[in-house]
Amino acid sequence: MRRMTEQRKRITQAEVARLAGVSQAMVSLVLNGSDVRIAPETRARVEDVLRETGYVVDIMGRRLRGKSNQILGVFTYEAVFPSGSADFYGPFLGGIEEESEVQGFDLLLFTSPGRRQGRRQVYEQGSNRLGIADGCILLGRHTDRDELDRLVDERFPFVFIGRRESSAGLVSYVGADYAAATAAMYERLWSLGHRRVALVGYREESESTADRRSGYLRACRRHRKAPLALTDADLSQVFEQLRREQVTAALVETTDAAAALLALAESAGLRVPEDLSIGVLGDTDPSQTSTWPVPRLPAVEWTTFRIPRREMGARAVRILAAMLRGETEPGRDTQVLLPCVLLDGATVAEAPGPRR
Amino acid sequence: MRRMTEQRKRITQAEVARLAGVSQAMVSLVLNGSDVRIAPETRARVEDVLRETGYVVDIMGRRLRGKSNQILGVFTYEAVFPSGSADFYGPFLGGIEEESEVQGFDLLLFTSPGRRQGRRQVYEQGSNRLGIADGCILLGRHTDRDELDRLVDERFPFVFIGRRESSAGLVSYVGADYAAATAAMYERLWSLGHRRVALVGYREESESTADRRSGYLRACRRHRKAPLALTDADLSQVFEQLRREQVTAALVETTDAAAALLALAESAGLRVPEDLSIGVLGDTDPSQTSTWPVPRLPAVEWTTFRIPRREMGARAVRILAAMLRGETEPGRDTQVLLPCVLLDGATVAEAPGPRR
DNA sequence: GTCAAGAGTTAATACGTATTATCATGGGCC
DNA sequence: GGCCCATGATAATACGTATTAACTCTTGAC
Repeated sequence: MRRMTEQRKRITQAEVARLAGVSQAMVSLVLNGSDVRIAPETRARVEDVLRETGYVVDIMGRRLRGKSNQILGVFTYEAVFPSGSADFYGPFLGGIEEESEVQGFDLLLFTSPGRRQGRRQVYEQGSNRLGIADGCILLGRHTDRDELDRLVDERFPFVFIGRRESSAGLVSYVGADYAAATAAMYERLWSLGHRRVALVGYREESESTADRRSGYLRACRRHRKAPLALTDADLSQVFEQLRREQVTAALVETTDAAAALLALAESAGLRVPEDLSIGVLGDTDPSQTSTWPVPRLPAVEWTTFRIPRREMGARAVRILAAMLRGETEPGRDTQVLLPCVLLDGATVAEAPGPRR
Repeated sequence: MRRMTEQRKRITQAEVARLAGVSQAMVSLVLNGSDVRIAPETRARVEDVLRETGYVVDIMGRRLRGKSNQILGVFTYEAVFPSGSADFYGPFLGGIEEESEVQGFDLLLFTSPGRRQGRRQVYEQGSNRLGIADGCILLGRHTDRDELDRLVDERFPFVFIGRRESSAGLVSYVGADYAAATAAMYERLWSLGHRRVALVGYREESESTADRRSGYLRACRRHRKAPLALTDADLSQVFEQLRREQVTAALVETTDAAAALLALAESAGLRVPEDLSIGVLGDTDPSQTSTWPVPRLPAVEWTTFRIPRREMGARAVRILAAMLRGETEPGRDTQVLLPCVLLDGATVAEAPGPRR
């Protein structure tokens, strides 16, 4: 199998055509398995040249023409493979990779420049590369609202991992059903006798934070209890208020905030979970725990719920692939919330004393 | 900042030109800050329209006009984001990602090529999809020799992470200098009085295994010592031979084999490192350690050397980018072995007794 | 011989952008 | 008035691919 030229240069259809003695249009027709009539000898001759030259399509030409290259973009607001710090993306991307293989797509990670305030951005120096891919999956702990609006506006096919809303229109997403899981955690606490349950949400507003609060408020209403919804900006003050309100259980959005609350409680001579139960509103995936230099000790076995990260990734790919095949378009069908399974841990127990 | 229309599609330079009353070429010139003479009023008018319409460059047109698509392929023989098992690729890919950003490339992960015997393959139905990228980085604990030969033959630009050889010609690679590091470990043992040092290599032959053995043999020759090079296929037998030969130190290729040897030694009443020193020929990167379900206990602080995984990834990108720019071509310059720093641990001590 | 239909192939064009040779105009100088 | 130069702008073209109307040739029917 000797190369026809010494220099590896991307060969074009025009050159294949010249070598095969046909037109460029014929090469394209042969490649695309068209039902246009082509003499078998002509087809065979063209295929021979394609094979001998190792012709590979230039995806930019195809994209300019609006054709698919079986490539899904993956856009993350932070580095995919972080150095030293926690790995947020691993499980999501595991699901994405797995399903992409099943669906026959390759993954284009957008890594090249364009950072603002340390974060990547979709629109960079007046250009948006996402269109190189057939469609895109977006992930990130943060969201650039303007960019999201713009993507929706442009009708570019994408699916966001994590529920997102845009004033520009419907956003396709695969999220975790934080509302239902939070409500279920409240029900668990209720069944254990807890009557004063507080919510400690993340200090920055986002859809996932709002969903958790929504589930909490729903459960309070169901039990005709006045809600106590706080944020974790100042946890000392939060703890004081929990004491004042004689709260017996707290639903805390993040593991970090929960750990800090636990420390505050123990400093104040309270036992967790005997005196104060703490539920975390979403597990910290093991691969999210920093493994460098040494795992933090001691490990707390939080009572929490599992965020189905891999499944979210895989589902996002399935939805996007269906969109690209024209089987569906952004709407209720492409907005999915996956259920979260409760995980019993060691930080929730029956409500203390006679309050039961 | 009001949009001029309810925007539904991307706007083109031709449309900007129409709105500004100039040619499309002028729009391009204004955008690219050319030193071509442009009347200030004309420039201002065009810039106004660009701003008002929110024009964004369509990268496809720009890339078509250029010589490069600014895309590097990444081909791994196994899944990049494994489920549950050890993460082999993370650190390499961290380096690749980082350097790609610096060099201005996006990364195309090939997930769609078919599988044979559970592993991915480059060639599927005779064609090489990797060619849609400008060039490729390849990684994998395993190597398909036929595919490697074929890639070399086709002059396809690629860099392998890990030293590789091909009968078809020079292979560009970035590897770790296992030979020098192994020799240095031997020297360390020698300076601690060890005179009988064995090598326990991995049971399957590969370039990295051969390099370690080469370094070991080199050090033996330097000290005029007869080599004792074994493989880890049957570690009980290996251990018996170490006993028979009165070996005081062993250089073991993998952490798993070293751990098994340690267990055998302790079962036989030998202390490590007092009675038998064990050096591991390459660190197990922390992210390679399974963190699911629970880290294995107790952790051994192996004496070993650090494999510069991130640096290898980054260097591979630099070499490939230089190749793509035409600054270099496959040759000695594109075959790099990075040094490994020795890491003192708790498994190597002075040689026991009067052998010193 | 003429016409129509079928088989097979290609010239022309579109997609969006960047580049450059060419063109038009005005002013100055002889 | 003619020539030359400077300024400013654009027509034309290229990049690679996909699509389709148009074209050529052959065959069969009348």
